[in-house]
Amino acid sequence: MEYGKTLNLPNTSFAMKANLPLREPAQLAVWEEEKLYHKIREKRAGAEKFVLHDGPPYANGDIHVGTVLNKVLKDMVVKYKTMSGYDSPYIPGWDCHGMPIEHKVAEKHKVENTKEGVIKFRKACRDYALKYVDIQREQFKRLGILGDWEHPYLTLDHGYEATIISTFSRLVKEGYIYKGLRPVLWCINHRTALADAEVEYEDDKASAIFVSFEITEGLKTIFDPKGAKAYFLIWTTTPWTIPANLAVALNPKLEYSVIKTDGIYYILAGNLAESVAGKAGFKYETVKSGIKGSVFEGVKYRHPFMEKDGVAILGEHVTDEDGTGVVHTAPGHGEDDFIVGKKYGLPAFCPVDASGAYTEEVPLFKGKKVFAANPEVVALLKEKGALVHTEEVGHSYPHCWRCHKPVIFRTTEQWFMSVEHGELRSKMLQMVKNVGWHPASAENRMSGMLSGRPDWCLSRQRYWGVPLPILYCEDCSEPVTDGATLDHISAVFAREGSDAWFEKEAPGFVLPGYKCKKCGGSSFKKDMNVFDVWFDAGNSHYAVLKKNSSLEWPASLYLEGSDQHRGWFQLSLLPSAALEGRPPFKSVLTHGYVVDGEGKKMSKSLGNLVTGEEACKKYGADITRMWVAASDYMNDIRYSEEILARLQDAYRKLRNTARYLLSNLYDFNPEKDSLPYAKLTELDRYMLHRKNEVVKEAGELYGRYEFFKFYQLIYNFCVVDLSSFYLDILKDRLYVHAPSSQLRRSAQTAMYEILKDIAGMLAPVLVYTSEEIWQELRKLSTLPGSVHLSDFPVYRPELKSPDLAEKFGRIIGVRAEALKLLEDFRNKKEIGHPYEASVALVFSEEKDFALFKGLEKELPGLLIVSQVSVEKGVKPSVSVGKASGKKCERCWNWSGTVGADLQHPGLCGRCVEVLKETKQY
RNA sequence: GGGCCUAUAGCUCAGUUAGUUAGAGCGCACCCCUGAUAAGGGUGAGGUCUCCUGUGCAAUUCAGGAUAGGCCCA
Repeated sequence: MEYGKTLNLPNTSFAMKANLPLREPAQLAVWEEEKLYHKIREKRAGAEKFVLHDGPPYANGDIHVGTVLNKVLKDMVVKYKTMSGYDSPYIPGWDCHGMPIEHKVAEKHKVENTKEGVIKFRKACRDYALKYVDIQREQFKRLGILGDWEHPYLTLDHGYEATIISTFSRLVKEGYIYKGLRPVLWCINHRTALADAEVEYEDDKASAIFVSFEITEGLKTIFDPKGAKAYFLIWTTTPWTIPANLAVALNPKLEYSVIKTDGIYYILAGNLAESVAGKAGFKYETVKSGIKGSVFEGVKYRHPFMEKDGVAILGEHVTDEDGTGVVHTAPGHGEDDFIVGKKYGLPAFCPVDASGAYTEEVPLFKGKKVFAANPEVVALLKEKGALVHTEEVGHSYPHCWRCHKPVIFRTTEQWFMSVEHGELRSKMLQMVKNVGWHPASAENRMSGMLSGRPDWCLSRQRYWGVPLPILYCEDCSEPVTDGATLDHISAVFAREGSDAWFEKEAPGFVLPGYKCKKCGGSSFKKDMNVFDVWFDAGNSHYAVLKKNSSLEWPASLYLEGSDQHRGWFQLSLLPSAALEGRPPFKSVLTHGYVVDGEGKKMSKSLGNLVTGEEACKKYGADITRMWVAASDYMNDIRYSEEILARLQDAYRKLRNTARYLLSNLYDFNPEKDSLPYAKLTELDRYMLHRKNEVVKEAGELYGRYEFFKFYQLIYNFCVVDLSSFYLDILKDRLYVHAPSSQLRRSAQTAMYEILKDIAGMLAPVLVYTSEEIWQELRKLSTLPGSVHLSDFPVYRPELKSPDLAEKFGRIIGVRAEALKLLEDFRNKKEIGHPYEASVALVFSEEKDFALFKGLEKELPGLLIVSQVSVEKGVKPSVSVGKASGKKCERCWNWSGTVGADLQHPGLCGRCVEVLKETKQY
């Protein structure tokens, strides 16, 4: 007789090989067919909301693993919150305007600066953005990210654009908006201002010059040159800005010296004197030292070649790291200079036009391009005797990212949002404290940025964006910032989109009978700037959360990469803080960046960038998601072949564990065959206790967004508790006993509960595989139609059993000792399979002895050997020996009862009983 | 150059309120099984806790600095 056929061997249709890249799309199609997202919404209708507001990715290019990280984290949060009872809708969005798209489109279609040309160009930009919305949408869906993909929000939607205008209108009304001058990075080649992101710092060579400015007034109280000449010694790498010089800046806290050389005096930072003199090749003596920079405030000097005087001012931005510690200051040509100049009431003098040529304000160089003028300025300084030294230096200088030519700072008129108005800055610093930041250090970073940030320059000289809704009086240039007019423009945008601004002439936006408030003029022209794209994104909480009744304002959570401290987090906060008096988010979670296996950043140019599609194709969405779950995203997270290989191994282990559980449940109907808890074996109850603990901890870890800890938890549970311990022990019971025997049903009862909860716990991470397991479980009993419609497994106090935990802790300890001895035994070739062995346990303590003596019958099963004896002795010990008796042909255990039955001489007594019970005798 | 952050075995993560031989799982090596089988089980070898200096009786753990890397800003 083939006894193998009388065993209950595992059986399942659940494939061992996952083949995720093929299997997942099929599952996805089913979800879409069944409208899973809508079913979830229906199920959670009326429940407490948890709104994760999606930060819009930029609609350009394929998604890469960084985007994957972000979106998967969001999806895990939303899925967990949903399963734990919240109504957690997910409305994805896209950022559709802005320079990168404009740039891409401009590569193909040159923009004609005519009405038709601009409209045509904007149409091309729109098409481009929408194309990538579609592409990215499919890629996100493929990752198993569930959301309302049919109704995403796009920053180019008419309603969205209208919201931008009305927010602007409200900010105007509240006094936050002003028109001002500002030095912006300017590309003289493109004759346009550049956004920060459009600038790349490149290493460049420049001639640095040391220049002396003759002091004319105010020095005597500090140092009396007694008729000799005294000079401020400055250093700069941009000689062309010398004509725009209005001041020199000194650090009030640094110590300055007066040095003497060749009968004249120089003033410079004391600790730089030696190196400056060394470079310039002069000998000197220090006449006076230790003079605080602060005392020089107000000292006057003569410009070396222009008819004007400059003044010494103080600024903390001045350092003694290079140069002379005295900084040439041209407020029209530099950010720091502008800020410090503003403090001293200096004008933002910018004698350079859009093409980079000097204006008539510099008669000497009028019409000359600034970079070409560099050597001429140097020559002139030399001629005037003001050039102390010149040298070549390498420095990092901003360049236009399109033409890679060096850019300049140039002062222009721009629109701003003030961060000081209404004490907004200090209010924001307060608000930030009431936001839940993950990690906590994010608050620190945000506060630091808020306290240092300048006013927000909202205007950009671009085509692809939402136009600034400003009309100017043709007669007096007064801007129209009247609320009714702005609201009217907002209404037009809501109806026709912002293209209307380019299609219609100015009168189309003027309310009937409107007259300029300053001069009474009645003809107007349009501002042709667009909003900084960040103003678009910063409005999403208005355009989405406040407009969509299924959502809530403020959001429960914003979740983005750490770069968004300065980006979306901050720029969403600004309007919200100004207009609502509170942030648009209750909590913020930030994650690090994806780097390669060596910890280096990923980029196209380095060739180590991985797209979402590649990841899904090669490994599948679930393994990609597992990578996200397994990584501590608070720091940078690594993506490499080895990491993915390890994750594939881990995935297989999880999958096989689930498969094995399923394969032993094929004949189990939980509703009919489950045993009550009290009738379960101690081992099964212990495992339910373990599972219960894991469920509890899993919920806590998910709740704290500590997915990587959950990953370790569930993985170790499957590997350590289940695969190598419980399931290994269970084989004998499951295979050998009668199908409906109490021992077997006890095991199945526990296994079913454990697997169901594993599927539930894994659902937010392994969205496809957990569903695959779930669908198998549904064949056994009535369950929700999808794991994603089920509730997160709950902790059940009645399963808690510290006594069993303690007891099995002891057993596992003894088991470990026995396994070591068995390994030695095996290496001595005494045994192969552990069934060939017996274990002898000796205890000296009565308590221990009693405990194990009471377990004598179960111990062979628990230790997976054929025989275990428990004795009392002087010294506790564990020893192994050969099993006695013969090997049973059916259950492979060794037993003295083999041969006792005449009908089945190859069987042990236990197997004979089973055959009788199942009528196979 | 400035701000914030990070640095424990090949990999992903623990941990130490400073205190005897720093943990887990995977991977690796070797062995067993062949009734989870492109599976399963066991044993074992892997770490100067990035480096330097300092404060402690004692530092991987605290402080300062350096190096490497990341984000942001110049």
